Amino acid sequence: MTIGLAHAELIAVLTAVTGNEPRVMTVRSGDALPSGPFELGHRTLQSGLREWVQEQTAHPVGYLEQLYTFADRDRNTEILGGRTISISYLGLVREQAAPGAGQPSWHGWYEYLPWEDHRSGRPSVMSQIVERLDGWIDSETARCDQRRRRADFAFGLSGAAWNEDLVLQRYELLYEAGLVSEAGCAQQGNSGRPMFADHRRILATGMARLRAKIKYRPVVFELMPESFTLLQLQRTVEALAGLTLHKQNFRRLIEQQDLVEETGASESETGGRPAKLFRFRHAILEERELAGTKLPLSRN
Amino acid sequence: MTIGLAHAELIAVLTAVTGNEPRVMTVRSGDALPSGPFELGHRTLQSGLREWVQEQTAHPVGYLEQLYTFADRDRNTEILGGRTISISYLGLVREQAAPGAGQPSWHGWYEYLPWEDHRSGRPSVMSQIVERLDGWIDSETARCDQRRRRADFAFGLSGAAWNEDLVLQRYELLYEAGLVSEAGCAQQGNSGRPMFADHRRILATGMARLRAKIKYRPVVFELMPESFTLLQLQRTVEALAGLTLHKQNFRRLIEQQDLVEETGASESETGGRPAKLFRFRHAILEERELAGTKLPLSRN
DNA sequence: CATAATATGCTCAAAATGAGTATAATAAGG
DNA sequence: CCTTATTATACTCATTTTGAGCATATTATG
Repeated sequence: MTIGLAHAELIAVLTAVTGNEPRVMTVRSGDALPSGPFELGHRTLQSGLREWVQEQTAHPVGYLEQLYTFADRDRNTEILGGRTISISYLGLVREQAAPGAGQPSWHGWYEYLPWEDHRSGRPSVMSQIVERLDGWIDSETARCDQRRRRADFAFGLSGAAWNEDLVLQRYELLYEAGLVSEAGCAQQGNSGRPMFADHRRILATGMARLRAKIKYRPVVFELMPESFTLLQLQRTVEALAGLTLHKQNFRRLIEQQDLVEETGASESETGGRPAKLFRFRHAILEERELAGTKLPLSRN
Repeated sequence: MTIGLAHAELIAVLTAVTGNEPRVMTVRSGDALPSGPFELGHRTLQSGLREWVQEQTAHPVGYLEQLYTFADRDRNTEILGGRTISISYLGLVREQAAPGAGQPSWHGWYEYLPWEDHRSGRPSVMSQIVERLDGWIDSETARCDQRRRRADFAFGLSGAAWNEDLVLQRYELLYEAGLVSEAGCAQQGNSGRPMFADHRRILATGMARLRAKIKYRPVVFELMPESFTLLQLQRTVEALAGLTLHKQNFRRLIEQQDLVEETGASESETGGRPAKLFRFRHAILEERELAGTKLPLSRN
């Protein structure tokens, strides 16, 4: 069995939410995601990543999950004598440290993908994007219809609803349409800040994964402080999803699932009636399945 | 930036369902999953995999998704002068060809992981497994409690419900407890057929992913023939989930989601009243989001 | 013609969801 | 002190979605 030789690197999408803004850890003043080589000394990919993230930043990474492995010939910087395989991970961290000079720094998700934030309604960049997408759609009569459908679906146009999970599909569509260009290429208008190589695509992959995951696994709590109010929790979910939620129903959802318990204390800095403080019930992870089956089971 | 050198291989978990039995494509008479080197000629990982699967088997792979990338030092066969990175994919194929001599062959999922099939109630292997797990749990007094909780959760013991999605957790637990051993090692009792290196773990990863996915994406149809009865569809889902479903409610679920349409024809070989034949409505993929948000949205 | 085996239609209570209304508790401005 | 703004929290109510079954329809077989 012949085995191909390649360079392996680990790339991290480390996310924190501070001040109701989801942020990603970057290097090179916001131009790239932190990455490092996968070395012989590492026991597993995951532990390899943990090691150098720990080393490069003061942050302990709570949650870490593998995202995707990329090795596209035409979208990665090639290194002489072999391909680069990029193994990406999504990590969630609780706090944001004050960055020292030249240290890794945090940048908002929506600086890179501004069309993804719909918390204050449809963002202004959307109109430009839709306009340019229209141009791209009509530029080839043969595939016109198919392109139209894809765009309508991904961006919630022509009556389709906006689906916050389609982060990656949207990015890929814009990439294909030539509407987002990465570092080095010319970039017109405000279609978000570019990044080195395909790092923005990896960020989009991480955002998509996290947006999907918060719906069926209690991972948001990895981003919360020890105790928090229900509104803080809601704002964090909203920041990630890029959407606003119904307050009372959100609260009902959280409480009926027994995800949290009162700490007894309350927070009065909220500008209104003081809010009870809650903490995550870690025990829940061992109690229930937290997802249920969704298939119509029979009893026997 | 230093980049580590490694050998890259692609591994496929190709699944088909025939005769209500989920099967996986194997090589070496069932001892290993098909794999091949990732080569410079391949444009992307995915296209690389497609190429040699197409070449090694007659089957067109309909659906293909990346599973996981492994590089554990202690669980993989090491090749001199570097690490092996295994990038695994899950593929769904519609048919099973008659295998020629020495050709890839299909083996049932549950031959490798017999405790995963609960269609006829709790399978008989479970009692032995639980017994041996008990031994492992009690063998270390310090971590006794934690082990007990993990086992109860993964295998649905002490009142916990069986969760079909936890395929990987169960395999990992058994591995840790030394109850499954792979090719070469001694293996007592019937804890499933071993495989080469960590291929059984990769199979478990694929099974888990597919069991989770059929619940929120219409991927089952990739395994079905062009037209099928609703019972055939149900039996296929049951085979994958390792569970039996409630017939009328299953039918309601499928129909209310507009996933299928009648072909007009019907099948009378069923041994009872003839069943209407249906086909998958491919258009559904472009129409709705097929998942919905699960978050309590606010209207504005 | 009865029996077995499946297909398909329908019912009904319980639970979950979407969209509010109502009330409580605080701070700030006058 | 009273009014207003702001947030918290409790409840309501119609609608949908589930879970669990009963009932009837159409076949083939003995």
